[in-house]
Amino acid sequence: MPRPRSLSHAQLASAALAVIDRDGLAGLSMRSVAKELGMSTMALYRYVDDREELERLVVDLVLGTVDTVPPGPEAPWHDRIEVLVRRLRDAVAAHPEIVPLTVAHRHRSLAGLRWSESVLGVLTEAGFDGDRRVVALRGLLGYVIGAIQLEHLGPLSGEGTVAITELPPDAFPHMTETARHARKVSADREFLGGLALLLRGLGT
Amino acid sequence: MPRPRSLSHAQLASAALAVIDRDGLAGLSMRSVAKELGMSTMALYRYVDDREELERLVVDLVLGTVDTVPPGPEAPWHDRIEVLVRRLRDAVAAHPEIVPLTVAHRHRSLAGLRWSESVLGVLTEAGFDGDRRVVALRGLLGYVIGAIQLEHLGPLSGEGTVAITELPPDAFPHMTETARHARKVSADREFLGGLALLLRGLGT
DNA sequence: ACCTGAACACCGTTCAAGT
DNA sequence: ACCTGAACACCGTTCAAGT
Repeated sequence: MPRPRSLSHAQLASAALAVIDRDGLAGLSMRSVAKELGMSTMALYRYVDDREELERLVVDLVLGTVDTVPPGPEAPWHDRIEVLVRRLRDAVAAHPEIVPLTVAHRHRSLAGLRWSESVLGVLTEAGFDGDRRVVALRGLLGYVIGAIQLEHLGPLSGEGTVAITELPPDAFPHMTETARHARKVSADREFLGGLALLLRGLGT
Repeated sequence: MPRPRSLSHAQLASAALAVIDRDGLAGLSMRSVAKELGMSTMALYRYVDDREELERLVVDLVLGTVDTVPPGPEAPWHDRIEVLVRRLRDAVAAHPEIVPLTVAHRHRSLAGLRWSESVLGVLTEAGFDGDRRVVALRGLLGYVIGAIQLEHLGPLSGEGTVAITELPPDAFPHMTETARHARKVSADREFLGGLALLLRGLGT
């Protein structure tokens, strides 16, 4: 008598995310997730091809919480895009340890693709098409991915800055001075400021 | 009689890079590098604290080839920055497998910091200071890091696009259309186009 | 001082076996 | 059909020992 499948993909992803939130990304392994679920390690392979697919499930779980319905069409298009970017950033910020996973599995996550689709919708309504639309999406994706990583890897305004402040000032005059100044710039201002530059560059 | 140190940091880094170029980043291990050098695995720990430091040496080796002398001051500042960005991109493109390493060790690599110092120099000569300079550097770093990764991880114009073209067009109308269009956009145009947006946003 | 080899505590995954 | 445990081929790193 065939036993029913006892696990859903969602349960699997939640267990993996629980491990990551508790022990960090380094704590994630097939064995640790299996233990979290009270099953044998090999049972996971009933539900998932390999570790990579498990990671993708985690990314989809987190990015799946992002509301991809574009905000009201009465707002200027650059404000609408900023809202979409903020939602993505906030979702990742709730689980900063998954940043490397989002990067690695970006183009295979359905939730991530849905977000891009939504951004493209706004761009299209704003009149972007052809090469310009490709470059706009690519530019936004590049910035968002890079900036989110910087933010959780020692941004110019965070702990990384302290190390930079202690560099030899004669070899790094601008870096040390900028780092000192950067300590007073909030992470929000840095992230959104860079985004504003990009959106301004996109403006007609 | 104490034997002389038989290895330099540079030799160690070259051996590791040779392993990466031949077997990919997944092939990099303390054991494989030791074998490449014809030594025991543990001998490496005479020269390096741990694997992380070995990775940093590789990043410094590659980024160390970047010419960080800013191009002629007679050129417009945005052209000067573009040249610096292109040099960094080209150096990484020669060893695409190290992309994850450059990201992970970005703020601990002296060569990387030297590049940032050079960019800051140009920005300063162009009249940027205070918060504006912090945001400008942060925005450039974010874009460069993210865009370089996209480029070597299935960019909108590369293999990733093929997968996207095959998405259900009713759920992803803009993505499928944009991806089809993106196939004709070169990687150079995508990367430099996004950078141009950012630089344009920086302009007064 | 420099280098080695065994050992420890981990990995992801294959395979044969149990219910 | 679903789950298990042993085993394989790897990791990074500690430690005691050799020259």
